[in-house]
Amino acid sequence: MAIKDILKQNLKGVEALVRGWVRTRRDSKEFSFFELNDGSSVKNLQVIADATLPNYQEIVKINTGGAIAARGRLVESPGKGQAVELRADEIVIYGAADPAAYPLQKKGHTLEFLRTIAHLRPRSNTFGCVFRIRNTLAFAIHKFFQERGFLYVHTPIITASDCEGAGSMFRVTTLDPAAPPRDEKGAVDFSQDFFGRQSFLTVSGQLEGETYATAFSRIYTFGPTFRAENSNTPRHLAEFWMIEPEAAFFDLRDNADLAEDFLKYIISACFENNMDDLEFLAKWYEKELIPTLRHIVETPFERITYTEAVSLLESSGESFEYPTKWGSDLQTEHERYLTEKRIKKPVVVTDYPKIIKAFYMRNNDDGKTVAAMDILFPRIGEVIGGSQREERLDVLLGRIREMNLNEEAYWWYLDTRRYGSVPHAGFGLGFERALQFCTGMSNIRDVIPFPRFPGWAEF
RNA sequence: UCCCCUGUAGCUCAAUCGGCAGAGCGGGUGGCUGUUAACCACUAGGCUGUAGGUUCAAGUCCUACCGGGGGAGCCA
Repeated sequence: MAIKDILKQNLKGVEALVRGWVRTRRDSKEFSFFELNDGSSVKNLQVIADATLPNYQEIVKINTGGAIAARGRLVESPGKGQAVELRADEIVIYGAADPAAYPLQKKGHTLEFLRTIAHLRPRSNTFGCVFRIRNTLAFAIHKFFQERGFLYVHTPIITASDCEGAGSMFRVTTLDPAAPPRDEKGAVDFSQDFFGRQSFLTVSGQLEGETYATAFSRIYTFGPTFRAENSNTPRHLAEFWMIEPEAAFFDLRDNADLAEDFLKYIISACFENNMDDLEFLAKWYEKELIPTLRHIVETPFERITYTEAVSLLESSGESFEYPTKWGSDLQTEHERYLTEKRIKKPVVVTDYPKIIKAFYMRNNDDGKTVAAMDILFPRIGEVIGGSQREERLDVLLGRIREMNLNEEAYWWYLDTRRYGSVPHAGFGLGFERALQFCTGMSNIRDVIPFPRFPGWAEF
């Protein structure tokens, strides 16, 4: 029986079997108190082991980290601090944890230390909360799109195109790094590699996603994504999960509406499923977590154009390290001013200058801007980046040539514009960034089970 | 990759001006107790990140490297 259900229903007077890991144990004269956690909730169940139990001598040797099963009757607790407790008739010891060696204490640890024991940290309160919320968010994402007729597409992890244009990529190869085959010019001969050409881990499923959107109307991807950037920040990972919906017949406004509904939906799911976890995280990490999340669900996002954003910044009276100038990208300090000081809620910034955005974004009639949108959140910055896509073949080809991209490499992508091209739009959501926001965790390395970042691939 | 801060017991941290390396928690032993991050007593636990340098003397000052944190860039 899950401890969560026992506590939620306040079950009393019934027999129960609970199994889990001991958070702490205290001895009294005639019995021992266990705090048992099975991962179903941040809350523990108190288990009373009477000294008359046949294996009591073994029981009192169990410390923090040990795994046990307890069978007995749920009763009203005479002590303070819990309404219900389990009076054990039988305790089975699965595995002890040597108290001198087990690194998790019942006191608080720093997140930095817990990161060095990423295989044990899910047994801590904090990471229990974080990963229950991660589960809620992942499920809510599927539910949101499925309820709206979006088809889940598995775009490839390995890609042969080095033209996805979103940062450096990890190479995938079976060639011997010490002695790769060479061509006449001495360059590495990738025609002898596994795929007969160079291949990499994907940095985005968008281009493939667009091909499916022009068949199924509405699709989304949800999978791992890889960036080989030497980024050392609390907001970047080398391996992370990304959600990329793509919808035919959507324009930029439809896209922004979808993104806003989507974010509100998945945050609401946390309130429905993880109130205990949110309260724990709010208490220890981010005091304003719950009001902040509630505010986001309840109020419409602010929508401004890039041009309006620049004038807001120019008239702000703030002294920025980087001056704001129409045509250069918004700096982190600018985004934080907009979301945290000026507007104080998520901001959808649209219609960026085309010179700072990707080739596939739809050209606006002004000839200067494209139908791009970024959704900026307080504290963590860009959560969503998206756009309406350029569906006009001639305009798209013009952009590819203008940016000196390899036209032939895009032959299959361009076919979507050659045959039955339609207006369409989509966006990318960084799953871990959304999770950071929902949990209040300030470092992205603490919201993924085993983080990968420059210099670290342990576990 | 750049800038700033930082590294002392298993964990969290002290150590004044450069002058004997300490505490709390955790561990062990004993005691007490319907206990709540229990309490009381005793106890073990250290190449002060690594390598050099300055000095009679370095945890402390200097240099380099390594790890961690924050900020920036790149982005989701």
